[in-house]
Amino acid sequence: MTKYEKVAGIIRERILSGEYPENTLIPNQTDFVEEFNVSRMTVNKAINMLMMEGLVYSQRGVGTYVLRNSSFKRSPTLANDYTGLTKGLKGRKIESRALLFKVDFPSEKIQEKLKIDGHIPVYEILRLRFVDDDPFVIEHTFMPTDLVPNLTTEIIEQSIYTYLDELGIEFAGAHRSIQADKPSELDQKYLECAPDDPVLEVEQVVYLKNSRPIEYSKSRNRYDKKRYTVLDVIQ
Amino acid sequence: MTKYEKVAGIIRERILSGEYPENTLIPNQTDFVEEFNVSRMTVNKAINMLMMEGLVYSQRGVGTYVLRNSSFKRSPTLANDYTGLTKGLKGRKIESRALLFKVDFPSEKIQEKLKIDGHIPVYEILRLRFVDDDPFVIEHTFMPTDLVPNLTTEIIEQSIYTYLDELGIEFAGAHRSIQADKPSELDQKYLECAPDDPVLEVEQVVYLKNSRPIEYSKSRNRYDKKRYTVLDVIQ
DNA sequence: CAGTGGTCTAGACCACACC
DNA sequence: GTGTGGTCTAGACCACTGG
Repeated sequence: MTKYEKVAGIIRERILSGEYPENTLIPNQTDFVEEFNVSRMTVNKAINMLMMEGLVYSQRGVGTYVLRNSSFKRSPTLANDYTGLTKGLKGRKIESRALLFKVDFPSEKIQEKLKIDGHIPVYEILRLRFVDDDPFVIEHTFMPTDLVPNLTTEIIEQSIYTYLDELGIEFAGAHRSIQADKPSELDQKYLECAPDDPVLEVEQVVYLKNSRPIEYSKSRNRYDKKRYTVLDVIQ
Repeated sequence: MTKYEKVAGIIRERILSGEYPENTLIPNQTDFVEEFNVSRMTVNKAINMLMMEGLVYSQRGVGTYVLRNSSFKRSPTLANDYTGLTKGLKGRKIESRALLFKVDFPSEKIQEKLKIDGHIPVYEILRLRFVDDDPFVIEHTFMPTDLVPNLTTEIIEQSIYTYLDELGIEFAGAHRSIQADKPSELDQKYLECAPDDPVLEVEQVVYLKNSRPIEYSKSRNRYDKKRYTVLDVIQ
């Protein structure tokens, strides 16, 4: 835990508790320097973190405003949500069924997306995931075999990302593209949706810390079960 | 233009030109300190910016990798895109038609979203926007009248955000929520879409620098005309 | 004008990866 | 160990806002 994280944590608590109310200025950076016995650079970095979270906004010559109040605690960010399932699902019954699990050499498109040569085999996985016994999302995933050894049907029917965690694999981030689409026959069959029910498609490439893409996938979600939230802070 | 922006700009150019190839390490921070005659803190901040852009990834004990190569120049970020229209539309013919433009006291939901009292009147605007004469998006927008004086039909048929720019209004950021939906009758009529064409709905609240929400809107886009891209970097 | 946050420095110590 | 990036300091100068 770094100093600036501690400082940010304390200020965040004060905002969420209402000690620093919405639409007011919080103490200036010099005050925090004295209170926490750290340098102003450290205070500045802490406040910058809170700005990234959308909790405050700093303006030169004015001060730092509280943007969000205590009644708005839920995080709107999606970082770390690589599972295809949102965080609001804790405590609910989640199951996966493998519809396809095979290994093959990558097509040109997959080579391009995963930035690999054609001679490295990739897993191709089609999974149907259920929440409380209702179909929720179909995931079509490609992963290079050299990065993810010994994948089994058992693993993919539980959680691939739990397995990757156990392997000590760490992620750097992801590119995502989101669009609406008409349901394919596959969607209609497995997501149990009507021909006029739209689907929300999320296409993503997930990157490892060492810069290699580890996953290219398209997820097709029932339109009534998934929404995507984004926080956008101007820098 | 700050020093760290200049440094980041030079390094970015080298990456995009291929001088620092994908999947290789760029020079270490101390080398850049000597080359640019700045402190290491400045180099560090510059590289941090590039990391936020998804261009590089730094790892303690190892160095800084190039993540994206020159063939991937388009920016995946959406900051500043509050217009409902993506940036790839430059040079194309854009028109807006006002379907509704009135002033009224806000409902409870709008009061909550815009964080205002019920006695502040709000504009309610329904706009249909065209790209190259094809309907593209329906925007349903609410804005407090005290923040945006003298709005006219003329302005909303051109660009509201150009007008806000002229007023010197500056934005801090936005919350967005994206989902797929079935087309309403309004969608079918104005977006000229079939009953089974899905729509992509983007709901957003845009915040000013002084912390007040200035806009709450729902945009309904033709599914074949809009996709949403997000870059997600773990911090 | 005074007060604010943004940036920058020179140097330091540390955590981590790799050999 | 060596080399890397991450953090932190104490102090400085500047840009901006507001009276």
